[in-house]
Amino acid sequence: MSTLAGSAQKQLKQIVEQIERLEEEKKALSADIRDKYLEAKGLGFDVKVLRQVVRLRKKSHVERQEEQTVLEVYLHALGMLDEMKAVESEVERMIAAE
Amino acid sequence: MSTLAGSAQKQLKQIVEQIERLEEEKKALSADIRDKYLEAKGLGFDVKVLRQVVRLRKKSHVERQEEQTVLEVYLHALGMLDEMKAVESEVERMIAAE
Amino acid sequence: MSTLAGSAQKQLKQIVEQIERLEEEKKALSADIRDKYLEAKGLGFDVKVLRQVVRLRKKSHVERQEEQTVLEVYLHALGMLDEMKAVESEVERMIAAE
Amino acid sequence: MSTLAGSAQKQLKQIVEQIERLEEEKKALSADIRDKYLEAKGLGFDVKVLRQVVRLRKKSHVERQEEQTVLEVYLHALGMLDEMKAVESEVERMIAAE
DNA sequence: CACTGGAAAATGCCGC
DNA sequence: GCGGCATTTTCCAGTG
Repeated sequence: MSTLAGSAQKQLKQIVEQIERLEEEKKALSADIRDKYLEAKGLGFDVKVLRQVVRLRKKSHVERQEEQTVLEVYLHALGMLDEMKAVESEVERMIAAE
Repeated sequence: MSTLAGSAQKQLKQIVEQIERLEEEKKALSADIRDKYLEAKGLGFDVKVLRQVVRLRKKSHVERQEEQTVLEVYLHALGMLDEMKAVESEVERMIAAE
Repeated sequence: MSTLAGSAQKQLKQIVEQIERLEEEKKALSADIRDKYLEAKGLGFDVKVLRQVVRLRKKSHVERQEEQTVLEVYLHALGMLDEMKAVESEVERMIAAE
Repeated sequence: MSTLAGSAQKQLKQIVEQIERLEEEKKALSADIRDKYLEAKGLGFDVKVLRQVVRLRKKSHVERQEEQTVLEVYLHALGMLDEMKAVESEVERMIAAE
């Protein structure tokens, strides 16, 4: 038949409600995170870059290096690596100047 | 200058840590939700359908409000809050007239 | 190794250039669309409302298909293509029963 | 009154249709671009990195440098710059080794 | 020029 | 284990 047994129906309802409860909590946390970024913005931080930092910290050092390496190979193939190198030496300079 | 003031540096650290804390909690909730679906699956429910049910319920919750909002924009744009009926049928007609 | 073979390098260049070409065309179309809205504005239409009309029409085009898809999933999951009516009302009931 | 004059109505219809036509073309281009990436993937390229390359080429050298600088300041504040530096010297090595 | 909302991209999940 | 689909996140254009 095409309807669920009464017990199954109850189970289903419970499960759906529990899931919805969890999703609400998750949504609330998303809002909190968004607020944190806004707070940071209010303090003068660059939100976009801040997100980048959080993302970078999530990735392990190894992953980062791997991805970076592939990128450099491609840029090199396109003759764009010299340009990038200029940016990086600027960074080097910054580090040295501290 | 190329470095943050000590106070800003502390703020930044705090913010990043708070964000990471919140993201962990969020991730834990995602895991809980996934587990709920697995539990349901163990009870014989079709997970894909279950997800669709949850999605549908969410949509029907949200959508009414949205449609209301759209209508309000129309009413506002046309500046005729007391000729609702006419506006609505005009909109219907425009959409239908493809 | 850290460099691409000559052939791969050529391929990469070609692909990147083709993508960039396509993105330019896409950008040009975006500009055309923007111009159309401006033209409409010049003729006295309310651009915001006009955008909403276009969006609504798109949605109503897409949404039917989606709903169809949802229905198909249900039918499939329940393996009862010839008891459609029963399934539909079951779904309605489940959604309504919040 | 709440209905458009016949002429305005015709204009509106035309404009909407023209816009929809343009949006379809735009959508087709998006599909073409997606296909290009898939083609590249078939040839063994890393799509994610490829997208990054295209993005980088779009940004001017100056923009790139500015954004990079802010990022480095934040990473420095978090004591993450040494790590990153290691990655970059790896790149340096690659460049030297060619 | 900050905000909102919509498009595109990245990620995660499920099936095979 | 991978490829496709759905969700989530990120980005960008348009608006006030």
